[in-house]
Formats: sequence, C-alpha cells, structure tokens
Amino acid sequence: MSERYNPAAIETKWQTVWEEQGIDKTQMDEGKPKWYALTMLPYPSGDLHTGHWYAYTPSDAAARFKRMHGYNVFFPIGFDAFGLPAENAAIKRGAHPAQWTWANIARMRTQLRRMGAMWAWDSEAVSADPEYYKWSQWFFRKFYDAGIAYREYAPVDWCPTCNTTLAREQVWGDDRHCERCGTPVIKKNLEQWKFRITNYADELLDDMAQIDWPERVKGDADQWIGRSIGAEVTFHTEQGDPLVIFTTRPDTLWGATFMVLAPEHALVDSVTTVEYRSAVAAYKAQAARMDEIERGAADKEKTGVFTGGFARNPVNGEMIPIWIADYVMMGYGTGAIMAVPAHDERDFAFATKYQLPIRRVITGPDGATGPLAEAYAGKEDGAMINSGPFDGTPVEGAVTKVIQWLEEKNLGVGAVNYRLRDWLISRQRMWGAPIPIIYCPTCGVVPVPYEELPVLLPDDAEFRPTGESPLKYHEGFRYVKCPTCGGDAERETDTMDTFMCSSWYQYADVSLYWKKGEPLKADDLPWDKEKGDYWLPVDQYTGGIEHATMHLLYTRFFTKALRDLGVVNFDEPMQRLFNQGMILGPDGEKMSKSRGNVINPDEFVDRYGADTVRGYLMFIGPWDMGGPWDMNAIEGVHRFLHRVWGVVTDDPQMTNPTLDPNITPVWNQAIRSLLLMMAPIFPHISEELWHVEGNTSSVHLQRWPEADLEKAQEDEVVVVVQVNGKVRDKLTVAPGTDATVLRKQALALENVTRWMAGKQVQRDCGA
RNA sequence: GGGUCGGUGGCGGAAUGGCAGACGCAGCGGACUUAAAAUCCGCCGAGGCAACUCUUGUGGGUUCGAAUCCCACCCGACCUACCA
Repeated sequence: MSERYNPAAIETKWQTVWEEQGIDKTQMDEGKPKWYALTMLPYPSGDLHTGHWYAYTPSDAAARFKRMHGYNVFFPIGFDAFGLPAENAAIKRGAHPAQWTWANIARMRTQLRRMGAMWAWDSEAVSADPEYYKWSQWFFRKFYDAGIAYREYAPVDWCPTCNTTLAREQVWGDDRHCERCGTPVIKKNLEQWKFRITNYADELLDDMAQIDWPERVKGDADQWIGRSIGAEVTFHTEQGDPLVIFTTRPDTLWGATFMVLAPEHALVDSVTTVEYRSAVAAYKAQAARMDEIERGAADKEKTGVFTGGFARNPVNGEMIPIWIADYVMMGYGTGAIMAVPAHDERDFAFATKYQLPIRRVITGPDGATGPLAEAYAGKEDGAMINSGPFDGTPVEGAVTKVIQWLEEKNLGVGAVNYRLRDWLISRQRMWGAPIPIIYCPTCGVVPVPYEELPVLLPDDAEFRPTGESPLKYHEGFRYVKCPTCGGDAERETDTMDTFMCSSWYQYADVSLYWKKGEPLKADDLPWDKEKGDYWLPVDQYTGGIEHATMHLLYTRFFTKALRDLGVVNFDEPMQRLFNQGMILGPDGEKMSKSRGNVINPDEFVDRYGADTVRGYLMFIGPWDMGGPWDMNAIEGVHRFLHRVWGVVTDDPQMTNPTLDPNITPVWNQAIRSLLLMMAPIFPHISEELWHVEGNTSSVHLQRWPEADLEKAQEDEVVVVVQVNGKVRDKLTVAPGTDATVLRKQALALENVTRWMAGKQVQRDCGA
C-alpha cells in the first residue's frame, strides 16, 4: 500500500530537482549527432493560453524523444518582446513599456515552468534586452553597408488632427478614420527604411524545393512572392512621353482598346486635358485615402475616370484613350496597364461599365470569332486573330514569340514581376529596436559606428496621449553630435519592425548575449563560432500557420542576406517546419472572450496536473489538425496515469492477483520499458515512478528501450482466408509456412469449400 | 477565382492495398459499497434467431482484394485574392 498519485506534489518536486541537477543543460558532446529543435518564441502577452500549451507540449515531447535516442538536443525558449501592446498598456497606465513587458515575462516564465518542458533556460533570449537588440542593430548596420537597407519615400496612414502616423490597427471603419479622434485618415509619404528582400525573390521561391516544409506554407509563400513572367511594352502618350506597361499577355497587344493608369502614376497630370482636370483631381483625392488592401477588395465594383488623353499602341499605331482607375496599383509592375477587355475579366467589367470597345484577338477553343459575352482568358486553346503579322498563331507558345518580335523591333522587352515588395522596417513607435542612424545637416545620413552600439531606448520616455513616438520628444535621445563631423545632428526616431528582431533569434539562442558589454566591430561574428558551427541550422522548427508569409519569409531572407555577407554558410535557416493546429473551445468554435468558450489551462493543471494536460493534448488527434477541447476526454488520460501509478506502486486495488512469482523479472522489465516510453509525454510521473522502482539517475537521460525482435517472434500467426475479397475463415499456422502449404490448407477449410462450391480459383494473392 | 487540407460509429479518432472502427470519451450491464464517488470486470456501427448481409460523403473505374490508388461530382474548414 502506498500513497495515491498526487500530481501537484511530484511535479513541483521534480521541476526543482531537474533544475538543481541541471539535467536539461545543453551539452555539446561531439560524439553525438545534434538536434536543434525550436518553437516560435512567444510574445509576452502576460498569460499562457491553450495555444501555447498545444504548441509546446508536442515540441517538448519530440525533443525528449530525440534526446532518448542519443541526440544532443538544443531546445531554447525566449520572448519576442517588442511590440505595440506594451505601448498601449504604457499609455493607459503611464508606465514604461519595459516595466509591463518584463513583468509579463516573469509571470509567463512561472507558467512555462509548470509545463515541465526541457527548455534550455540559460539560452532564454529576450528581444527587448539591450544585449539582444545591440545585435539587431548590428545586423541593420551590416545590411546598410551592403546596400540591402535603403531609405525611400513610402506611404503611411496619417491623421491630420493628431499629427501622427497610425499603425494599420489604429485605422478604423470603412471610411478609414483615426481610432482616437475620428478624423478621416490620409496617406502621407514619409522617408522610411526598407530591406531589399525583392533581390532574393527568385531564391526564396526556388529554394523551397530543398526544405521540408508543409505544402500549405510553401503555397502561401509562393503566392505571396507572386512571380509572373511577361513583357514590358512601351506606349507613347500624345505628348510623346514613353508610357511603359507590364503584361503577362503580350499576345493580346492587338486587342488593347484603352489604357489604365494608377491614380498616383507620374504621367496622370500631363496626359489629363483641361476639361477632365477636376474629375481626375477628385478621383485621385478619393483614391489617396484608401490603402491597397481596401482597393483590392475583389467584390468592389470598378471605378475610374477618363483623363481626356490618348496613347499610341506600338504594335498597330492606334491611338487609345487613357483612363485612371484604382484597380491598377502603383506598387505593382509599372503602375500602368494596357486594357484588353476581350481577354481579361477585370478589363471586360470596366469596358462594359464605361462602354469602351471590346475587340477579340484570340479565337475560342472551338475557333469562334464572334462577340464575347465574357472575357476569354484561356492560354492553351485558340489562335491569334486581328493581330497583324501574328494572325493564325496558336495561343500556346504565342507569348514567347511575341516577346521575341517586340525585342527585335525595339518595342518592348521580356520582364518578370513580383507581388513581393521590399520590406518596410520603419515603425513610428517607441517600443522597438532604434534604427541606428543619425541625420547630420553637413554629412547627411550617418550610420551609428559599430563600436557605439547599442543605441539604447531611454528609460525615462514620456508617453503623451498624442500617440506620437516618445522618442521624438525625448531631447536626450533625439539630439546628438554627428559621429563624423561632431556637429549638431539628430537621431532617427523610428524603430525597427519587430519581425526584424524575430528573424534571427535562432542565432541569438546559440550563444546568448554574445560579447555582452563589449564594443562591437564590423567584422564580428554575432555568435560563438564553435557553437554556431555545431548547432546551426535549426533541424526542426514548429509554430503557427499564421506566420506562413511574413515571419517565415523574413527569417529566410535574413539568412540568405547573412550568407551573402559571409556570416553563415547555408541557404536556409530551418530544414523542417511543422505547423500545429488550433485548439478550439468545447463548442468547436475558435476560443474568444466574447463567445465565453475560453479554456484556461492553469485550471486544468491545478485539477489534474501538467502530465495529464500534456497527455490529453498529445492524444487529441493529429498535431496539425487540433480540435475542440473535450471536458470529458481529459479524464481518460488522468485515469490512465492513476492506473499506471497503482500498478507500479503495488496498490492492492491494481495488483494482478494471478501474477506468478517466476515472471517477476519480466514484469519489472515491462514496467521499466513502460516508464521509459511514457517519459517524453509524461515527464513528471515517469520520473517519480522510475525512482520508486529503485533507479537513481533521471529517466530522461536513459536510452529509449530497444525491442528484441527475435524474442518478439510469434510462435503462430493467424492467416485470414478471403474468397472474392471477403473474409471466410482463418488459419492458424507457424510463421513462415510455405505458400503452397497455405493454399492447400486454405482450400480444405469447410467455409472455404462451401464458398468455392462449383468454382475454380482464378487468381490468388500469390504469396 | 486561386491554393491547401479534410469528409470513417453517438463523439475525438485508428487503420495508406490484405480481418474497417485500435485507443479514448459517452452509454449499457455486473462486482465492491448501507449508499454514492472512485476503482475493477464485461458489452458497445446497423440489420438478422442464425448462416450471413450491409457499412468509411456520392457515382464510376483499377485490383483476387479499396477507407486507402485513379476519374468525375457533392459538402466542409483554413489561407489568399482586382497583381495586369
């Protein structure tokens, strides 16, 4: 008789012991293969929710499993700690965002420890720590030196009343008004810092073939990068200005009946005639208030206005009208298109609405040449018509032929376009890593010297209700001497996008806060080389699907840029990626406070212990699927642990009364294997029972049990006999029984003879 | 419109060409108990007295044999979308 299973007591006990004995401390034993397992670092929101538990439990179980299989496992944790919520909290409470952030981190650490995961706590990276963002700034500086970082005017949402830039989530409603004062937001061009991620577009696309990532993520990234192949063709306005358009269908050039410019296009004013000036100006003003996302709403009816101007189509000399419309984006291609309504859905809709001509230049798959009821955009079937020298050319392959012809005639060139834009990293916010740049009236843009990093965030920042970054008001931060000429200069007051800081935490983890307190140099290696060579790259990365495009694309870009700078020697930061599914509320809906279906994991840990919660989450179903939280099913896992406890501690209620003393060693061996195999999922109870069994070293440092296949060999096997695919009888025979013997025996079976009556064997499985 | 994943008992799910429904939940019966909880044992897709028959979203196909492979369709979830 012994004590009942009491998870609360044993879990706290073992967490303390493990920490004291340092059993989860990362080793670098060269004799063992390494395994770098990483989960996306959490944002310190202040509470560990079901999603965190579901992300970390299987990651931890897998890491433990690998360790028991003889790997050196590195399994770090940390916090992606910059971001807007801290600033909002600061404005609300008048406290510094650092205070809120670090308090939340402290709270989440306690919650995380309750999970009993094998995290390498001594590698806990916090991106808001100056020793971390010192390196974020060092990377910025390297990118600046390499020409990867550059400054450009880019549109931001601007509130003219508050006199400040707004983040996307601060712009509300269909009319796009300011969150605080309700004033309609306008677009404003500000000089901002960007990274040339587009230089890597092809590589980011093509290298996906060499990484083991879910198709979904690859598909999303593929679409996000959006490579399309076509041609740039130069039209000329009446005024003689070249007007370049991008098209993927140069084979339809002869069907262009009008042109459309983005409202922001540079030639709009010069092509607009006097009588259309006011209409054009009004349309431009309206378009300026919407961002591209809104303009891109697919179901929105197309609008536009005629400019009064015309341009000449280079392939046939026709003068066609120029319109402006917000369905053409300034940020894609050249911001101008030729409109071929007969063979493009959008152009068709626009032409129909504004009664513009539609000219067919591709026959239907059946050779049809008549008027169209809808656009025909097929690229495989049909032939070119009304297209001068190309009449009769089959559509398939026509694009290449026309591009060649355009190039020969000097009318256009083959071109590739991407949806992907350069990465805008400037944020007009305080709680981020300051961009290490100084503006000097004499020397211009001057990067902060490497030795002077980090540029520290002031700890006495004052949050005013204007919403503008406190860095702008902070004189000590803002006004500096120019590092080059020593004259009066100003610091950049924008901070970096938090995605910048999360793009390299897999490297930060390797040797945390490397060169702490030391001045940096341009040719530093940002982590301990020996450790980096051993651990990098990440073997298994896990996290939510919501990062399919932004974070994952950025971190891949970051690694490729570092490779070009000679810092790393591989192309991809994470070899394998796995996305966990989502745990829904008991009602099968996404958990939300408004629905009142939020499950607080702490309550279940209090009631059943962490091992039960871990086990429940592990067995809920396939990890990438998730599913609803089942209030009852968790009981089953808890019962299982109680039974295991009873069996091992000889609870009379559980003890098998028929157990023969002769098989005690076998029984003990079975218990031993059971505990070893439970260890990755149920780390605490297996450790406790492992010690109850008389072991003194940790169960987690043992090797996974190996099966002796010879001993597991069956003396007899059941062979199922099917007639016409239906099970009719069974044979019990010795393993390895010869096929001809089996066949003979099978045919002799009573059930089989009955079903075979009057029939011959046509074919059999041929075993 | 494009992409990805999925559809199997009352429920979560197993089985990836060879005994469909492992395991768990719920349910039913029994043991223990004054009683209940807990625990333990048994039953648990549908029909049929039985032999058997039917059953993996629907319809076809391949195969000795299909939840699994192929074709067409229906339904659902998530992501994405005026990208020229």
